[in-house]
Amino acid sequence: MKNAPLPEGIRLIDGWFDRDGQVALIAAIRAVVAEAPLYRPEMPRTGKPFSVRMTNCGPLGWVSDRAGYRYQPLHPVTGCPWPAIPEVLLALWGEVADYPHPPEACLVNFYDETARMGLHRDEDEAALDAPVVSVSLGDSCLFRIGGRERSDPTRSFRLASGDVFVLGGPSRLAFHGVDRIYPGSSTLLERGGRINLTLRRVTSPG
DNA sequence: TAGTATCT
DNA sequence: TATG
Repeated sequence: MKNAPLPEGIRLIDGWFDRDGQVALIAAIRAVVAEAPLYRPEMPRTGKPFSVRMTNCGPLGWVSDRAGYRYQPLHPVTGCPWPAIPEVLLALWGEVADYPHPPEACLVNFYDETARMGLHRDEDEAALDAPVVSVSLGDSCLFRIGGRERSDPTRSFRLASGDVFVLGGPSRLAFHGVDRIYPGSSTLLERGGRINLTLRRVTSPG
């Protein structure tokens, strides 16, 4: 059964990072996590924990707690500023984002083999004219994308280590999520799991 | 300044 | 940024 074409504004680039590039990226992310440890966010109001663990790098980081979703300059656990975005990711943004200002946030999501991400939209950014640029590392996942309304039809496909995914244009506010992780599908991370990096421009224009 | 990336 |  053949899938419909990707919606306009979606760009999936298989294997943007080769193995060496992925290894270098993981080293950079390890340095970020050493300074800004992964933590488990909670849902607004209910306090229900996410199944993914998160951290950020860049001047701003996306956080969620009982008070809501927001971007803030400090790690909610350590109180320290987020580390800088690694150069290789700034370079990636320059090559694929088609946006005249640098990203301000790089959200780092770690999925263990049971983690999921429910269908949602990235809409906490003022700069909705800038795309969201995503990098997959480690185990593959089943990714799902729909339209601007939660009820719009969805399609899904696998994202593998080294893939780059750009959510922009008419699809910038498309609902998307991660249905499942495929454990053991990559040897990049010794202890398994998937890391997703999403680069965002938060403020307009800059 | 009112919804939410939780969850079945 | 809980919030009524």
